[in-house]
Amino acid sequence: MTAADPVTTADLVELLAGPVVPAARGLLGCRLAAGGVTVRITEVEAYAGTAGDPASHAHRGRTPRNAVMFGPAGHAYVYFTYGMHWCVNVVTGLDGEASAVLLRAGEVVDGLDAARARRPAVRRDVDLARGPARLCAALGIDRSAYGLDLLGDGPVRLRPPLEPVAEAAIEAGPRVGVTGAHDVPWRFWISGDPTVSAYRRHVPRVRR
DNA sequence: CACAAGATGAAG
DNA sequence: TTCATCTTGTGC
Repeated sequence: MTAADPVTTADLVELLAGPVVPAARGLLGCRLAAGGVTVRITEVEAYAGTAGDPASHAHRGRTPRNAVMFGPAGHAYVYFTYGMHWCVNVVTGLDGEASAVLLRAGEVVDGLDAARARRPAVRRDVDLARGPARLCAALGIDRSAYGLDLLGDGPVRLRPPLEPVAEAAIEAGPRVGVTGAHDVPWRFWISGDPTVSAYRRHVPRVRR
């Protein structure tokens, strides 16, 4: 057993409390359960804290919105974006270090009916949680999940993989929708998985 | 207090 | 390609 493939919840806690990139890779294959739905995480993105990552919500320091990122690892950083979407991150690193991992996509492995009920427009099951906002929608995650401890017995629970994901099955590339820092390949996904979201490079929205 | 931009999704 | 839609942070 290595830190890269956690098998117990305690292992996962230890992994999340370390550097953000290994934590992100280790989150692949983990299960996230909420609202009667469980997904197996297939795609993530790492965000460093204040330490030189302009794409991180915490890079300019602590604010009311990102406060939970500065707390202990394993808690949920949920934020609202584009006027209508929720996205969820797992806080990583030591207490006081504002790094986090954005959960970008997952495969629904339990509670298919509940997931479909929340996303009636979806035709194929692989699209239920294919994308960060879609994942939150499928699980019913919103502001009420902000700051929750994901490793306890709360309403939103993160658990280790049933089977470890092989290092060779992990691909890396630039983060989606990020203005700068295209040089850092901090998006990780399970190679060939159909639930991984489509890459879309960032295009600043034009004012009109 | 005003405003601009944003870690997106769904439809056309 | 375009729009829907609103919070957050920053500047005046």
